[in-house]
Amino acid sequence: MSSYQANGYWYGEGRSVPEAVDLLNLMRRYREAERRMRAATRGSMGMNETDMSALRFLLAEHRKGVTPRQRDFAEELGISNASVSVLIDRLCRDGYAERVVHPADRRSVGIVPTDYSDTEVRGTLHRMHEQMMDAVGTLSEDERVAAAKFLEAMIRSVEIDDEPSRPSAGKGVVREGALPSR
Amino acid sequence: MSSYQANGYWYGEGRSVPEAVDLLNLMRRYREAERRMRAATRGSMGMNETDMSALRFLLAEHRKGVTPRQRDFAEELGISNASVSVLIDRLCRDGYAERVVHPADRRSVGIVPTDYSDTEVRGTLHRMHEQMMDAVGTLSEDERVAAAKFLEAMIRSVEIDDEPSRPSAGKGVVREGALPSR
DNA sequence: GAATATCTTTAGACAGGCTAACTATTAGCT
DNA sequence: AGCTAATAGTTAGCCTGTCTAAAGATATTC
Repeated sequence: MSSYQANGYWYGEGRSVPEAVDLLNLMRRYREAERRMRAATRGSMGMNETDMSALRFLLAEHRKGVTPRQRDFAEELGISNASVSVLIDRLCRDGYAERVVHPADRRSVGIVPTDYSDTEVRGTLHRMHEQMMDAVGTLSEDERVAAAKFLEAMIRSVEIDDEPSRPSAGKGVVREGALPSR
Repeated sequence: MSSYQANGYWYGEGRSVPEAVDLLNLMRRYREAERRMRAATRGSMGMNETDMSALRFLLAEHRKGVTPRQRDFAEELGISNASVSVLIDRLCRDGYAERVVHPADRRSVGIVPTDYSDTEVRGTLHRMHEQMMDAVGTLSEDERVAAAKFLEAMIRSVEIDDEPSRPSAGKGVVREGALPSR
C-alpha cells in the first residue's frame, strides 16, 4: 500500500508525480487524520460526536450574533426534537450551555454558550484551524487555484448523482436579527 | 456567507483566486457532501456506520485473498471482540457475509463476503470511486502536484500536534473508541 | 495430559437515538 | 373574542449498538 515517504514525496510505484489514485489516497489519509484529531478532542472533553457538533454549531451561531433555538439544532444535526431536548440537557448539565427564554417567542428556548465552553473549544479545534490556515498560506496563488479546482471536482463527484447540484445548500437558518442576548 | 457560484468559481468577497479560508471551506463542503453520500448509501442498504465499514474492510481483504477473522475486525474498527461477534451476526443475517472455519486455526472463524454483498456495494461506493478517479483525471500534472502538496499540508496540520509524525500511520493506531462518559 | 493462552460467544448494563403523547404558546379564521 | 390548527419543547417507553465480565472451545507448551 502506497510507498509514501514523509519528506521525499514519492507516490504509487516510485512515481514522483501523483496520479489520481495517489490523490484519493491522500484524501483518505486526511480524512482519517482529521477524524482521529476530532475524536481526541472529543475524548479529552468527554463528549460524544453529536454533542460536539452541537457545541461547535452553537459557538458558530453565537459568534454571528444569533441565538439558536432547539429546533435549529434538530435541523442542523439531523436528529429529532426530542433527542435535541435531551442533548441540550447534557450540554447544560456539563456547563457548556444555558437555556434562556427566547424574547420573540415564548414557546421557544434560546440556547447560549457559556464562557467556559468557548475557551475549552478554542484551546483545541481553533488551534487546528489556525494550523490549517498557516499551512495553506505557504501555497502559491497557482497552487491554491489548482487545489480549489481539485476540491471542486471531488465535491461534484460525490454529490452529482444525489441531486443535480446545490452548492451553498440550504442553511435555512432564521437570521433572526437582534437579540445578542448578553 | 461565501458568495459561491456554481459555474463561475467566485470566492470570499468577489475574489476569483481562492484564499486559505476558501480552501478550508471547500474542504468542509467536500466532507459534508461525502458524508451525505455515504449516509445515503448506508441508508439504502439499511446499514449503520460500523457495519458498513466492516463490510468495506471485508471486501477489501477478500480481494487481497485474505480471509479475516473476527479479531481482525475488532482491531480495524476499534470495537471490542464481543461487539464484533454481534456485528458479524448482523452481516450474516442480512446475507452480506458467511462464517467459515478458518483454514489455519480452528479456534477462529473466517469471514467471507457473499457475491450479493460485492455487487451491492459495487453498485454504489465503487461508482463514487470511479467518478472521483475520472474527475481527478481531468487535472494537469502541475495541478495534481499542487493538490497533493495542499493535501499533505492539511494532513500535517491535523496530525502534527498529536505525535511528532507518523505518516503511514495505519494499523497500530488506537481507534478512538471507548470513552466512559460517566 | 494438564496448564495456559487465544478466539469467540453469551449475558447484563448503559448511552443515545426514535416515535408518540402531552403541555404551553402562537397564528389563523370567522 | 374565541375556536382550531400549527409549532416548540418535554417526557415516557422502546430499540440498537456499544461495553465488560464470564464462560466455552480450540491450540500450544511443557
